[in-house]
Amino acid sequence: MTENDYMIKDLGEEELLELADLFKMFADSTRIKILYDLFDGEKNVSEICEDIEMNQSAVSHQLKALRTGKLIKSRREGKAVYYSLDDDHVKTIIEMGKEHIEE
Amino acid sequence: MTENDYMIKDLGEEELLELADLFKMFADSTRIKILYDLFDGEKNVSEICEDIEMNQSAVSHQLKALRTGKLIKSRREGKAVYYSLDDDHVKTIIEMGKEHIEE
DNA sequence: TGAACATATGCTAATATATTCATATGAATG
DNA sequence: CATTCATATGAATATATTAGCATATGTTCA
Repeated sequence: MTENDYMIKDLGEEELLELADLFKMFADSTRIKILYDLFDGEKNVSEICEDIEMNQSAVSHQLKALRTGKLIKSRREGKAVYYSLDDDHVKTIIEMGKEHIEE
Repeated sequence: MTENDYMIKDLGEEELLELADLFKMFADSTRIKILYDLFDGEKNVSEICEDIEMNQSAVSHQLKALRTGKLIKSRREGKAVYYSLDDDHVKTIIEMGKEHIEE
């Protein structure tokens, strides 16, 4: 809070940007598809591609974004890399949004 | 589900896009600031501008986006236009994200 | 070791998004 | 009814984001 003392109530600029970045992760249909696909549990890249009907490159790019954003984690098993949700909040946040639009 | 039968589990393409669009509303720091500012209750445009330290035009543009996205509603009172949250989920979703980043 | 498979990544073009400026609209008031 | 104040909006610019291609990396196995 030293560099920038702008605040709305208890949220500093820094945190606000973090929040926006977090929601950016859910703000793209490819990424949402991936996350939602992973609700089932661990899947490798090929499986994800099939499930969401997107090509491998696009999926890999978005997997990277999601991993950077700490929403998913990966584990290598031979040639395949398995991804899974890395955060309990992911499900909750998506479910929340789902509830919202389902009204 | 007639035009496009792509689905992941119970979510159709249509809903997926809606979900992503919903989260897009939270995926920009100006919009988050506005929403978070409105946690306190109704405010007019000038107040919001001061609170979040953004110029009127930028704020108006984003208010419009938020209103189109049905996250806020407006009410005119004389020269001023008052905005307020239009959905209970808004708070929940932001709080959820906040919890996530505060860990 | 080299061929085959799975995944990652750099680059680019297409597209989307946010901010700013200038100006328009709409309401109140002398 | 002309001016002022509050807000909205169109257009232009700047910036970010995405998907796709080509290719690189890493792994297995013959």
